[in-house]
Amino acid sequence: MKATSFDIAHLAGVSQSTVSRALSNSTLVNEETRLRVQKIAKEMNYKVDKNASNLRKQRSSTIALLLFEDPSTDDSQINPFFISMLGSITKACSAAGFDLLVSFQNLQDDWHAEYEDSHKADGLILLGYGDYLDYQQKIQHLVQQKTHFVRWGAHDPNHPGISISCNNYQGGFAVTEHLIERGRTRFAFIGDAGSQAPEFMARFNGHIDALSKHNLDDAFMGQLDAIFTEEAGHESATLLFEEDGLPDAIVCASDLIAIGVLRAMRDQGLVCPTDIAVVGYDNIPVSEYTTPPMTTVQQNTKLAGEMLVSNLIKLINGEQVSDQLMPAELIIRSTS
Amino acid sequence: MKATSFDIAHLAGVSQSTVSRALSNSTLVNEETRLRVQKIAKEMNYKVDKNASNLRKQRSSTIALLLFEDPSTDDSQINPFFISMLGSITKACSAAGFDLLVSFQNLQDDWHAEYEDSHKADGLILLGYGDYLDYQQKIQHLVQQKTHFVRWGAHDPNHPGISISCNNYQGGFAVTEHLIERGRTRFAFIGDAGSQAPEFMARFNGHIDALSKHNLDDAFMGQLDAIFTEEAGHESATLLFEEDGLPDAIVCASDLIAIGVLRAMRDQGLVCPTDIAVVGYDNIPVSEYTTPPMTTVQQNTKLAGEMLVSNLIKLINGEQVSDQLMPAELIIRSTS
DNA sequence: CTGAAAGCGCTTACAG
DNA sequence: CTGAAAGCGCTTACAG
Repeated sequence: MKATSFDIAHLAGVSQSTVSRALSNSTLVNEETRLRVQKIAKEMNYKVDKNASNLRKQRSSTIALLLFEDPSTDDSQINPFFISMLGSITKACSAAGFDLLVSFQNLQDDWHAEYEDSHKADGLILLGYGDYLDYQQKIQHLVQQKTHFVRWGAHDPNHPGISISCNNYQGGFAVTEHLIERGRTRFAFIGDAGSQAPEFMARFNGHIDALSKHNLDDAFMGQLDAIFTEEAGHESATLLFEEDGLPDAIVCASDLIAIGVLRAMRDQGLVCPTDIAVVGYDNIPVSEYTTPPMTTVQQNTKLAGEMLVSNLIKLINGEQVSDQLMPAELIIRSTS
Repeated sequence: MKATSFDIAHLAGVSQSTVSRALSNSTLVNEETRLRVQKIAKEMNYKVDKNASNLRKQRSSTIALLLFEDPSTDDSQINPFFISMLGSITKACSAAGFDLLVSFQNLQDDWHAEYEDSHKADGLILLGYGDYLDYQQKIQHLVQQKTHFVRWGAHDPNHPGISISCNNYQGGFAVTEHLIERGRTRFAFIGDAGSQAPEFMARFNGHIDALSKHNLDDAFMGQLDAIFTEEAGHESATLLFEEDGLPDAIVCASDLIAIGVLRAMRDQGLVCPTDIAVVGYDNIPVSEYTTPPMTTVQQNTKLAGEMLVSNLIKLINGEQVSDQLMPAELIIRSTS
């Protein structure tokens, strides 16, 4: 049988209330008593029962991370960018004394609020690309239920709730200016740029505006759709080369797209960056090991994870929180 | 205020006990009553309080996943192989009605059993490479505490508890036979092969035995140490080329090592597979996109995740469970 | 500083 | 098939 606080109380010769206080480091309890109780608890391998404690406190000290994938992609292929955020989220949670519940969701799923309604979690972190329109309704529902949540993604006036993201516009702008400095004169952009992909759209807008700023509007060959995958990048680049002729710089909305573009270039015997410069976005671990190593834009995933967690905890504590926009950083390697 | 089962009972004109029964689909309750209660619960957005329910049932329907990283590696660099397992683990959990708590641990941490002792989880999944000797003591402790856990990794008589893994010996054997069939005659193996890395050692033993079987013992140039990273692979391959001369086939203990080897070859102007064939292990997502695409060995992460979860649940339910060894599959691409 | 008591919201034997 | 009651193991006002 697992020990309870009553057992510890008995062994320590104090009341159960005192045990509870001692183990929560209450200042109400005499230091000597506290130490003695803690020592016995440790010896007995006693741990406070979280279910009982949470039930009484009406708080779970747990955060639920809802990762939703684009349903169009393969099950096993999680966007590596989210993965790197997972590490910093778990660490930020444990530093703040919260446990982390992780769940993969389909946009179709009936996920809304389950966790918080059932008191398994005090709040939710929503992590995913995809068509925000699809789940706008669900977010609305979260707000109605007064669920605490933060969302990773572009600020959007149509979406209530707090969102935290990197400055995608600035990233797209910076990487384009970098290509301009390197003397590139014919640009193509590969990646969805519609309202269903607000991050990609912001990167695209930064791209366009950078060209504009340098009076290079005419240097823009066009934009081709692609979801964030290698396959999509390969397909779009192949199409581009066939139908529109060759640019001398391709700005990609994600690293995986850029990897697909590099493969399409290889297919055609094109050399990077001699023939065409290619830049990605995300700085996923692989981007360092492509041939040649890829120039890309880094989102600070460590900071992002920490912000997501700290802002959610503020929300849980009833504090005021506003949207956050973090700077993006250019990583120059050899594809540009 | 959040609704309780008493509120639902009041609205439905039944007792609270009946509400509880209706919502857990008990056959004890009249179908009509059950449906009515469920309808009202849904309308009121009522969810059973998990803390109360778990406390009463003495079961949390939650599994804790402890990912421990090799402390020698960078924080943000999680082994991609584990990542792909994370997806199938979360899915298997939710299919079985369990929630998943995720935590990153350092081998130094004082992690043992916390989750189960505090009733936050019914059992633990241990996922990590690294030196098993380091945490043998902790595993011993888990066993003493009668904690339910399954471990991903090679079976080891020194480690109590259930372990589940892929057949690393068979994988190393198969990939070596494949290289022999392709006519390779000078082999090197890159990857730690000591008892601190039992998976790598098993792959190495498979490699050696395959050579032996084909009377190619003399074709073995040697084994070089490397942890699972790209950098380690690059470093070892560079050393190999400098000091031992050129093999015509390199078997790597992980895909990341192989990626590092490819880079070292490029540094020296060596062409793969013309000069040297290179094979990896794990079939991580990137391996498909290296130049050239990599021949590797796949561990079935989907099945692995499912096995880990289903075996742990059996353990939780008091059923008998034994170690599992799953087959590895050769993925032939263009580096061999 | 300490203890006795109430109560968090459920599930489930017990009685009918 | 249904209800009244006990109790899971805590935390925290309340009283001293």
